[in-house]
Amino acid sequence: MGRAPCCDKANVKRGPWSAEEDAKLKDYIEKYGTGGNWIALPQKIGLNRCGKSCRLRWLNYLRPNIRHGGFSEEEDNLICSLYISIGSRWSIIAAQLPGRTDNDIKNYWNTKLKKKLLGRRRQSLLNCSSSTKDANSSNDAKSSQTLSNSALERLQLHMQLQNLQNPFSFYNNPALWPKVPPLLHEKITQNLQILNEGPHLLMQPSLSRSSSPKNDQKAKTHESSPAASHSAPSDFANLSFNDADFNELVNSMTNCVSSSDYHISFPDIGVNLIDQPNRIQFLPDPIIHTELNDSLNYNKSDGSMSQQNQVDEFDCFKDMNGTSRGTLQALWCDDEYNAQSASSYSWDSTSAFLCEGISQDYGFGYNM
DNA sequence: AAAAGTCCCAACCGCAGAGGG
DNA sequence: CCCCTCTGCGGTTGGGACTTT
Repeated sequence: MGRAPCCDKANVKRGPWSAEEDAKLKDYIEKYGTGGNWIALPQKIGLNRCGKSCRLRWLNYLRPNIRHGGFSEEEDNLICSLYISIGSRWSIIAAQLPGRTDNDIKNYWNTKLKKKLLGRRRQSLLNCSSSTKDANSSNDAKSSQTLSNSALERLQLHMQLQNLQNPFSFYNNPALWPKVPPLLHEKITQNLQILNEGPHLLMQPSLSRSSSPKNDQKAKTHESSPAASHSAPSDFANLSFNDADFNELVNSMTNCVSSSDYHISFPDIGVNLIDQPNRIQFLPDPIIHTELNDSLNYNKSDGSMSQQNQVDEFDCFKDMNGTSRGTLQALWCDDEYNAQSASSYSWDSTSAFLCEGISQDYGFGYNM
């Protein structure tokens, strides 16, 4: 027994809305609001429509300040970056794009943006399926592939953006960061401006706390940190806070939903902030790593597509050097910080940020 | 010119969660 | 708790518009 339908589908009009229906709905809502009950709304207005249909029509088309089509390059980049970071959470993505609806963005992504950015991979996949596998194994692969497409798309997009050194990538676009305290935001922004005047386009800042015990530890930690060992100079992104500013920063972190001494989550944007004794990092949603784990390990045993074959299949992986591949393989090992993770948004494996490559791609390391 | 194929997007569907009784 | 209603969300579909053959 399924649940009762929200309306009598046989007796309500479906399909495209007429101008008269639009006018009725718009006039009523502008005068009286929705009344908190969409189901009852069409009857009040005298519309022979389902309440859900009215709601959708209003939200996606009739409400004020809606924009359709004509996505700008900036919006493209924002959608891309957010998709990479949080996946197909269209309502959250739409919230970052004033005047855009989740439906619009979803359609735009599915029909244009994805093709634009992933066209090469799709073609490659199709060639593989049709030329190298029989029908059954191909179906199996397709089925498994469906489960992991999102994560792999996101990963590849991430790589592509990084390769392009896109100025609107997550790392270089403060608009995409979680709602960090103004103090921290300002510091990072200042730092970015300095960075972008220099030769290093990819941001990899560190953040230090000056004149504090933590800072004394920092020098040692910094020297041995992955960030410091990267080819990018370790001093190009060194931010300092005095004790007062640091305390204000910590005390002002109110927009997180959970926190401990070591872990703060911003689930609305899918970013975690890890505060280790000497280091703060912003890291994207861990879900992508879980999905990646699943997708890279699928069908390991049935021969339809080995992990290595699948890795080879994607352009983004082909472009990666051996070190980065090693990083991917190392994403799932346990590490000492697991016990310190306090919320449900904690990383299953935080060793990712200790590995060169992904950790540098995905996180800002802020030495404290 | 017309048939076939493809693109695009408004609208629909079903599920999950919130909240009230 | 349990049940029910309502809302919001993401995935999917139908069909008109456009392009290609």
